[in-house]
Amino acid sequence: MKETLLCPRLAKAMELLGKRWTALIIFQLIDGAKRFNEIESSLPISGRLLSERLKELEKEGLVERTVFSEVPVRVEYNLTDKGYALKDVIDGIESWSKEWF
Amino acid sequence: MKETLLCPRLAKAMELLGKRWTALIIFQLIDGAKRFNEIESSLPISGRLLSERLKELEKEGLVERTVFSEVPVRVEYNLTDKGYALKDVIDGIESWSKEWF
DNA sequence: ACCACAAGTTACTTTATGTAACTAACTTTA
DNA sequence: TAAAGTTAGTTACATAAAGTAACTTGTGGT
Repeated sequence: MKETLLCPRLAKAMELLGKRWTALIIFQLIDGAKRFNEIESSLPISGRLLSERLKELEKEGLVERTVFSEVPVRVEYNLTDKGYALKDVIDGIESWSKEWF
Repeated sequence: MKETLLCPRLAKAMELLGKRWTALIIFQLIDGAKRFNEIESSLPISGRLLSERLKELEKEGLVERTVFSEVPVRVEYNLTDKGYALKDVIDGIESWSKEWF
């Protein structure tokens, strides 16, 4: 991979958001916490990828994972402040899509 | 692929923007037209992918391609109104990245 | 013991991306 | 006139990421 003059923070943000499903997962969590299966049902994503993406988002601090030791187990995902700070960006994409497609 | 209740326009926008390099290419064109090699030099992307992405963006009407029959040939890419309308989104990602990374 | 359930994980196939060498068309240089 | 240089790509091949479907784990109910 070539080197670049690109701002490393922007490059990192783009690497995250420019990954398939990432922004849509955040979009699904904007209105509040959701369970694994709820996100899976609301997007055409497979469990494999959803699991992978949620781990990445958790690692980057955009998403928080909470386990409820019920039976069967319940796991909720919700946005951290860092994740929620993307609301305007996601909203912007949404309104752009409505205006131009 | 599963079906979904997701708004088709948003899904389409995300499919475009959630593709590697797409948003960064648009970012490079925000300040005005650039040539193929200029974009290639300003991003760690290969000619193969850049060519592919520019074709997609042209097909979706975000980017316009202009050929100048000089020697050697010069080709410029610039944003259409539809492409430029993403400026706020890109700016939003940029400021989010500066604040949170 | 057997089934149900959520939340994953695994194994395998297909598609996307990365890398480097190559091409077309024309000009300048030797 | 042949060789070399220029931009804007394209091609062929290797590797990484994504899609699909079946399987696992932990627990409680019948």
